[in-house]
Amino acid sequence: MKVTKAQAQANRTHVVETASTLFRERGYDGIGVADLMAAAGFTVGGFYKQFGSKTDLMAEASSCGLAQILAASDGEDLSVFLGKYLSREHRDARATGCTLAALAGDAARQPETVKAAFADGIESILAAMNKASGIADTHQARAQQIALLAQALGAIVLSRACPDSAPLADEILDACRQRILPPEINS
Amino acid sequence: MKVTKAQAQANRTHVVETASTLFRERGYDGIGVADLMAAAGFTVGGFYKQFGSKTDLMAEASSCGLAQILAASDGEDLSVFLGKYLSREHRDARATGCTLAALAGDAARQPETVKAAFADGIESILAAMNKASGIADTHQARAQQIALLAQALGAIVLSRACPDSAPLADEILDACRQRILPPEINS
DNA sequence: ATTATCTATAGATCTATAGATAATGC
DNA sequence: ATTATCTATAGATCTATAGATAATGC
Repeated sequence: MKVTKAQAQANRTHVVETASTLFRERGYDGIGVADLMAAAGFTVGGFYKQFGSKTDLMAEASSCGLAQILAASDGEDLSVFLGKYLSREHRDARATGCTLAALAGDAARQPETVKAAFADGIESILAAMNKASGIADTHQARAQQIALLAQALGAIVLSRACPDSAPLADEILDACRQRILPPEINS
Repeated sequence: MKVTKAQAQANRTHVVETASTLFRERGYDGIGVADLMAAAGFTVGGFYKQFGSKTDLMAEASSCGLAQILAASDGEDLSVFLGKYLSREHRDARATGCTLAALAGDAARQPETVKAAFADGIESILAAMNKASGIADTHQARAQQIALLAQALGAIVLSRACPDSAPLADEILDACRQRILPPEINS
């Protein structure tokens, strides 16, 4: 039953990654520790030897998920990235999409450790946006990037809150693409 | 124990209003039917004579909460309303603040009845924004108002996801106020 | 000898229902 | 007679822990 230390570490990472996608899909309260461990291929008993509590895993899984947005945007043109961000594909892919869009609302009701993971994630994203924009890191530029992030996140959150069949769901994405992106990209 | 029909109707409304604030504060999964009825001054047994399920109440409470934003914004200048929306006071008043900002993320994971309440609420808010703007209801104007709503909602959601002590929480609100509001109002 | 993972379970939830109670409303 | 609300509880969760098992690692 016991595995090597390296394997145990890999298993732990796998649990965090599985939790990251399942929390995004169902919310922090939408999946229990036992189901989560089962989805990762384990049983519940080992959980509390690896993590102090479900809340600890929530913080770790959130950091993990927030880091994935950075990896996805790295080296990409800001307009191209925002175009993908504001797409129907991204809206419909809760489990693998932006952790900020999927869980920021839930994070607001969680302990400080989870919220700290979000503040760190937001700072990292702002740093990446500034780097991608290629302009100087002035107070004005940062304010503009914060506003842009708020708008993109707001668009996904609003669109997802509508029924699948509602024309409004797509209209919200289209409206924000149109306002944010330069005309030549926003085909 | 039985009360008049008028009183029973008033009691039912009181349960919906209580649920509206408690769901905003703790999320749909953050409070149970028994605690909810207790907060309204009743016991759990009567709940299922008044409502078909907890999900039914979630849809009703959401409609109720979304209508409150409209009432609060009615007749108010759009800039003044947005100034209040993007304030620290609003961010810190989850239970009594905008239902869209508090629960849109949760609504995305709920059945169609709840999401339909949100789509209706969003349409009502857009209609109120257009009326308040005083300009013609063109395609362009509507797109602009959708983008504005997404940005304002995104700012509150992002700010609430940060720890109370994080300077970033206030910075997000300030940045979006600055980008959205005309300089003379954004003191 | 140590320990990563397993089985099993305690104790506290949560949604929903059954049946009693005491008032309204015909 | 009807019914709004109550008490009590069934059955299904959920978080967390205890102790067993079987492999690693000294």
